[in-house]
Amino acid sequence: MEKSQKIIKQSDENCPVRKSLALLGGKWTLLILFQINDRVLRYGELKRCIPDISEKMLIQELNSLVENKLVSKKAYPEIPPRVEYCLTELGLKTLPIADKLASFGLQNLK
Amino acid sequence: MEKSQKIIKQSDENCPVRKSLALLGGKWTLLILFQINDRVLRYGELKRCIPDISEKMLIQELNSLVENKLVSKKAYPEIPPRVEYCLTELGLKTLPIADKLASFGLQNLK
DNA sequence: CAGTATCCTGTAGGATACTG
DNA sequence: CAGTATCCTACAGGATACTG
Repeated sequence: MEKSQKIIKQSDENCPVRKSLALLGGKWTLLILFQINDRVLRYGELKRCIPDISEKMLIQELNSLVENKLVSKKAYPEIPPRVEYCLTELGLKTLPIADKLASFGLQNLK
Repeated sequence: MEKSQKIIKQSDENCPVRKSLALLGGKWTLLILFQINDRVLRYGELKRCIPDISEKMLIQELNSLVENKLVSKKAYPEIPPRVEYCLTELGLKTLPIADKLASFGLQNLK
């Protein structure tokens, strides 16, 4: 494996780690992406997957994820409403990060 | 590759992603770990590596990283003082996460 | 050099109630 | 069902000055 250090010279605003963290660093962001994973989930299902999140935070995160092209949203013009969320191509690329986070937690944290 | 989904049933407090995020989710945490990497760095060197961080945040993060056994600290009884930081075994295990973050940023973010 | 000590602020995040 | 709309607050994070 190549030395990570070679990737980056200075931790300025252009640092890829900081840019990724700016996009993904929220308390819930990676967890939501990880929960959606390769599935297509309705709002309510997602909420049930992450019981501790407030409605406000969930919808707020989803909106910004959609805005940032990590998640795509499909609303059906039905009553009662149905809205489905899934990861975009870009969103799928974040899964390896969440996976590393998960395996780190599993292996090292009680 | 195995389905990530199998790892976890629910996103409760025991969710490994959330536990990892609780430990590593700060604005600077993973960046500091990534900067130290496999090196042994003095406080001042580290500060120069991450120019934007405030002294308070840097020392605060370092202290909590030491407390959480991710970083080890060696202070030499000299004048002027010399203090060296490097990653512990556990800290080294977080590098793959930072690496994924870095490569995601490099490949996908402008 | 490697930190402390203060003071300050924005905003991430939450609780609750309401709606098309 | 899938959201809005309000109101609220703790604390992450920062600026600045000082010290052993």
